[in-house]
Amino acid sequence: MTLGERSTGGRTHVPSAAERQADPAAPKGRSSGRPSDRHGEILDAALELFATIGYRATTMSQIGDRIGIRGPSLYKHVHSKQEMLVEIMAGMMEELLRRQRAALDAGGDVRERLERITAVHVQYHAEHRYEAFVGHREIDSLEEPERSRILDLRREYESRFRELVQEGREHDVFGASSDRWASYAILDMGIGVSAWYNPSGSVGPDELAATYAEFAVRMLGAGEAEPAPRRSA
Amino acid sequence: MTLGERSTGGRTHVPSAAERQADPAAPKGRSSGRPSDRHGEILDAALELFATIGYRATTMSQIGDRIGIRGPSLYKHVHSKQEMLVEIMAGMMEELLRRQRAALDAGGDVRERLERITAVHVQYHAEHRYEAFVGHREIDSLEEPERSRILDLRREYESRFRELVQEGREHDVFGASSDRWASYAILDMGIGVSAWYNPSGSVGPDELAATYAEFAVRMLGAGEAEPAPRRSA
DNA sequence: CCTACCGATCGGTAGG
DNA sequence: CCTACCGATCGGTAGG
Repeated sequence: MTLGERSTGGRTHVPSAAERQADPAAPKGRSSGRPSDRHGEILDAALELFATIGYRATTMSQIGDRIGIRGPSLYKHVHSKQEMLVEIMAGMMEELLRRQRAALDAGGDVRERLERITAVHVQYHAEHRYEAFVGHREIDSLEEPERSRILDLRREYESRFRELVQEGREHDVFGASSDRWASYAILDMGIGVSAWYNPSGSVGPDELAATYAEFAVRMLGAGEAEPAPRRSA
Repeated sequence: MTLGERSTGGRTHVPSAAERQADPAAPKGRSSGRPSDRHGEILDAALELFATIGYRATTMSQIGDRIGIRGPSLYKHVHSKQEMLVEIMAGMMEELLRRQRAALDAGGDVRERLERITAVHVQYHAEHRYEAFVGHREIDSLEEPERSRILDLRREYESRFRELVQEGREHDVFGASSDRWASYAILDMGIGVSAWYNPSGSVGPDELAATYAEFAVRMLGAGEAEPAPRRSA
């Protein structure tokens, strides 16, 4: 909850990882201790370790421990440690882009759209803090060409913010200031959420997202025109 | 310059590291290739590597390469790899706190003080992006008890933001919203700067700092009362 | 400041 | 899914 603790990567449990579209072959359904989705289980364990102690610091043996098997046994379900990272990071960026796209497709004026992609950005970083944290921190742990691929996705994601800020400024909805700096500021404050957000706290990701969307809009100098739509995407 | 590149940790040269108060014994003065400040040279090399490829990924041999000696020879000037990280991180946090303290001691109303500590925050993260980047990213690479010590310093640094936001809200200078979230947002957008700022670009750290100080103040809902003092601390 | 080298760790493979 | 193990890396020490 403090800045210091934030940088630790969070210490509560990882949620999600059910909508990871990976696992194209294996059967779905975790919950009971049934044999099924070993691949998904392994990825979840890896994600939690990557997020809390880092990719390089995580050993195959530790990942195995989390699901009750030995390190070498992981290779029956996974090709390599690197491949796990690739799957996690690619899945994360694709999901983020998907949600951003949906937020934009919902239409509305510039200000509404900016609020919406900001809310989506923040909400994801709170709900999927481990994925987001790893996705942001471990890019350089990726080998080429995957690293460049992910970097391209990030650039695309980021450019949507910049374009919207620019559009708003050109239509005098937002005040003047560097579009790039403003969009970076919005992106970075959202990314920061993944480092300190506490899922067992009293506020939900959606409330946080709505507040940050307001921060963004105010930062850009767009006054409180209408009663400020509070929905959080 | 793009979000993607940001996460690489920057690719230009490291500045500074002359004011690192360390090196309490060895003679000062670098510049010519004279024997003198080996310790400082080593720390500079280590910092650049820690920032670009990470602490764990950096080998003693690589650090040696940068100054033209072998890995084992480093131990004549430094006790361990870990000690180098401690020196870098402690020096960074102490400098940041020193500057923040000075910004607060300069007085003024809440809004002025918040602008000033935000500007100082951002300016440092631009000017000393490597120190700041490492200081933020490698906290968990520190062994105890140093890790906890640094974490305490961070908490202190951060609490000054929160206190100021709170003070402004209580005096109705800032609008209502979570003090903690708002201060985190300001802190995080500043930290982000250390990941993407390009020192060879056309804008200086002070201009960026002034812009971000305005972002912060607008985000908090403090209108443009007076002509908005633009000095950047 | 160097070479030689130790001790430990770790990703991944062999071969059941 | 396991044990045994290889090959490579790396921080740090010995001993000049």
